[in-house]
This record gives sequence, structure tokens and C-alpha cells, in this order.
Amino acid sequence: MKLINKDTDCAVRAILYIAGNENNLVSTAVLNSEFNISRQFLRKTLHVLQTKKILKSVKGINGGFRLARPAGKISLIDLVRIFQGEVNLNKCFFKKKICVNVKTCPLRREVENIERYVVSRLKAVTIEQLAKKH
Amino acid sequence: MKLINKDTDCAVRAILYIAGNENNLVSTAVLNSEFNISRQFLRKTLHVLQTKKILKSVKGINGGFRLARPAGKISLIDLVRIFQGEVNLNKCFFKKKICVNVKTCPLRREVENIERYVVSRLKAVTIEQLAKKH
DNA sequence: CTTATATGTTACTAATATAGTAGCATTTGT
DNA sequence: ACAAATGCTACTATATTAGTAACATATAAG
Repeated sequence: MKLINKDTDCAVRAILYIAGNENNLVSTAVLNSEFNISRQFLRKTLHVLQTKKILKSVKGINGGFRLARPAGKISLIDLVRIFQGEVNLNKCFFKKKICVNVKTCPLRREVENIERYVVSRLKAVTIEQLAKKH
Repeated sequence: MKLINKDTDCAVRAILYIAGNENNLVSTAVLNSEFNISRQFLRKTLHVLQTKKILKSVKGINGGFRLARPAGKISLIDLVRIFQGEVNLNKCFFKKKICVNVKTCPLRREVENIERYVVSRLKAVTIEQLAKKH
């Protein structure tokens, strides 16, 4: 059971590094030499981040990526949603017979509380905060 | 992303039902007619619960399952651990280069906090409590 | 003692999610 | 023109989860 998959994890590292480079462009080649992640994997991840407006890209020689918005405006929940979908810990397997009414399902209520906490934490933590704690 | 998989979910329903039957044995046939879960799936789940000492079984005609310990002594964390393994939200994908020291990894720390909360909640909730909330 | 009906046990298949790779197209500074 | 970067997409591989099947064993009842 994981909260953060490899895509998201990779994205966090990359973005943290990019955020530490002010407005300079960072290429996958640099990230690849910096981290233990294959070039192809990085490219896939960064490309997605670009399409999702987290990063801006510049093509061509000396090209690379920079943040599309301030580090304080990028939170973990954004990245988790992009790479892992909406946080929905509470999937019900037995809707028909058992869970006619979600409100009366004791298990659902407990998991719902946990989910609320997880989402609120993921929302609260931004790249800016993570960078400061380094 | 799910917190509870189908095995665990199934187990909770079954155990709640069995707990509501005092010391009477409950067979998979009864659970199958009660719930929207296939007989084979129930058998697999109940068998595991038996080997893990959550349920006691009686073979033969009129056989079935009963709780092996009081409902107050079975918590969600027990079931999650049996069917999904130890709760370990914090798997690190990049140990070598990046996470030389876990203590200095800001992402790890955040996820660790979340994990602690999740585990503490799963520990706190017992079958007895869930049964009362019905 | 035979039979019907339970669970014990294990092996297998199917579906889904996650991880990882490959290749060609496009852009741009020199 | 060329080298080096991203754009884009399709594909393969692996791991996890879900679901099924078949035979062995035990037991209550007729």
C-alpha cells in the first residue's frame, strides 16, 4: 500500500530541483545526472507536468523546464491527482445489497474521516514548504 | 488509490455479520445469500481469517464460522495487515542518490506523519465499535 | 455406513494498475 | 545544416488484485 507512486515521487524530486534553480531552465539530462532516474522516465513525467501547467518548457538546444507558477502554489495534492487520480480511499465494493445507504455504513464513515485527513494534509504541503525543510 | 481492498472489505462485512450472531455458527452459504459476494470469494476470505486466528471454524453439516476472540479485540488494522500487508505508505523509490538520509527528506517526513495518523485510526476502530454504529 | 453438506487447501486464470522503453516529430541556438 | 532539447504516442513488462475451480477432509443425520 503506497500513498505516493513512482511518477508522483519522481515529480516531487524534479520540481524541488527545478524550484531551487530560480528561473534557469533545467533539462532532463541535468536531472538524470543528478538523480537515479532514467532519462525516459523523467521525460514522461516532465512532459505530463508540462501538459498539466505545472511546468513550462522550452524546446531546442539549451531548452528545458521551469516552474509555471510559484512553488507556494504547487501542493502535493496537485501532483497526486495528476499521476494517481483523485484521492478516493473509500471505494465501496458492495453497493447493492449491503451499502444501500452510505451514511449508515460504519466502515465507510471511518474511512471517510481518514480520507479527509489525508487530503487536507496533501493540500497543505506545498513545494515551497518542502524546499525550505531541506 | 484505495485504503481498503476487496478482501478486507469482504472480511469486515462477514465478521460484522458473524459478530451479530453471538455464538451461532455462520456458513458461507448464509453469508452468500445475505451479501452480494460469490461463494468462492467468501470461502477464500473466511479461510484466511481462520488461519489467522480471527475466526474459528467447524467442518461438516451445520458447520461454519464464529469469532475466535471478542469483537472488541479485532480492529481494522488487523484485517488490513492480513489482507494487504503492513501499512507502509512511505515507500521510497529513490534511495541511492536522493534519499541518503531519510530524516532529511521533506517528502518522507510528511508522508510519515500521514501514515502515523492512518495507522492510529485503523488501530482504534474495532469490530465492536463498528457493530454499535449500525 | 452412506450421503449431503460443510470447510481445508492449493493451484490456476483474468483483469487492472503500475512501471519502464522506444521511436519519430518538432523546435531552436550555433 | 546540425546538435540537442522537448512533443507526442504507442508499446512492452511487471506486479498487484480479483476471481475461479477442483479435490481432500470432516461431521451430523438418516
